[in-house]
Amino acid sequence: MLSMSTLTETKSAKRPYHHGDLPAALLRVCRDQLEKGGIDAVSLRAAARQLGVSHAAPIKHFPTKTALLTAIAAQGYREALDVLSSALTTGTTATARIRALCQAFFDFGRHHPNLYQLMSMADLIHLDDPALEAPRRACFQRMKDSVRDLAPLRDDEAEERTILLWSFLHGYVLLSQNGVFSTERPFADGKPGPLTHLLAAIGSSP
Amino acid sequence: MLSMSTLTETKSAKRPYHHGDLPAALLRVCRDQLEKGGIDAVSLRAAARQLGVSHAAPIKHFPTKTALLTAIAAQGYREALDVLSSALTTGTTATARIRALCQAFFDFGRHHPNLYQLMSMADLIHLDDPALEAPRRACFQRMKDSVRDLAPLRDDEAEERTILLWSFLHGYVLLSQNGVFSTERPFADGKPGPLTHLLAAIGSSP
DNA sequence: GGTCTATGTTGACGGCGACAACTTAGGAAA
DNA sequence: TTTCCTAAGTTGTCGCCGTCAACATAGACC
Repeated sequence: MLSMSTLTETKSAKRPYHHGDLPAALLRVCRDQLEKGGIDAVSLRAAARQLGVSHAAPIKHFPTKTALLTAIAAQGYREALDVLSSALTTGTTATARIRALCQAFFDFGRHHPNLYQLMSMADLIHLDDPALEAPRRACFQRMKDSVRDLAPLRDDEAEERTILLWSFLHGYVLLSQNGVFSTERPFADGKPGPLTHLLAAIGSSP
Repeated sequence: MLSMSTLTETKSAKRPYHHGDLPAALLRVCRDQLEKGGIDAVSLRAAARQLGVSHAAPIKHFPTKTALLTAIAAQGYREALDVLSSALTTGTTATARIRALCQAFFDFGRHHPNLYQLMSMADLIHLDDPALEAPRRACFQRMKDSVRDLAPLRDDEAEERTILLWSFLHGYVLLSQNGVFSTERPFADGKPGPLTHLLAAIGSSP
């Protein structure tokens, strides 16, 4: 109590001035708005209200709403990279590993549908922001490594097959979010399904 | 001149009351806003202004903005169906036909990026609107027919491979819109590329 | 101790979607 | 032909929103 709220750390050690890491708090609250209510539930004013801060305070840290959304999307890509990376440590065979990666990708999209949509929405975020591009490229690289792990390929061949895989996963996640079809664990090892056919093509000898 | 504007037909014979097919005019103008400036360039008030109509007039025909966007998306699906259908009439072999279909799909997305995005945006439109679902299902059916044309398959097998193809195309269109990669005619017949691998898998014997 | 600047506040502007109350005019019913 | 109903359009308002400018404050740094 006693309003000595300077003691209530918000998980980050950086507490520069008055409020105590308002940028991080904004990211947290607005991501919550996004995940709970979709993209148009994100409101800078509402977030400021919820944090007990004036309506114009957010502008001091994010020059525009797009900048904040971009930061949230970048966060999403970083988390996706973590998820993909740890999925690769589980399997014993190359096939098992790439299946685990695909399943992890799918699960990420399933658990964060609105975040996932934001991450691929060119109009609402700055897709060329380095903070966003770097982890996205890294995700692609993880996927490419998995593909090369599956079959020995020239670099351009691997690139092409990775594009094939990435495109399929991206489309599959979005379409299943839209209720066109859906399964809990569509890519589980040994399970027949679209991915089985796809991996047969991707893993075939060049 | 002479403000006898009742004579200027707006391509539809139906001209019910005062303005002359305001619903069709709204669809036209708002689709223009969408294609030219992205989703958040769509404004009912701006459209009303442009049509010389009061700001609340649109509500009489579309109860909400979402309803108008849904109507535009439905229009998009109908056009996509036309495009896919006529692509299927060109080729002589099953492979050539499905390649033409894929290229047509890609071109549609390339020429109408913002419309394409809207068509798959669950938050902004009513995805379960029958006017939208029907042509979308029909598109899926065209694709499924092409798949069965390629190889004799049980229905569930064909369904699964069509999902694979549709997912890939959807993801490929969106990712290339976001500049992750891009080619003019990535699926041209005989051209190597992601689709070649995919079709090998889709066309393989069950 | 004095100043500088990042952080936060207040107030305002214009734009938006939605709603309610009112007006107009076309078409149907008498 | 006249009456009336109702679809179509208008005016005005409400409460949001993002953004900006002008002002206040309080760490940080010399």
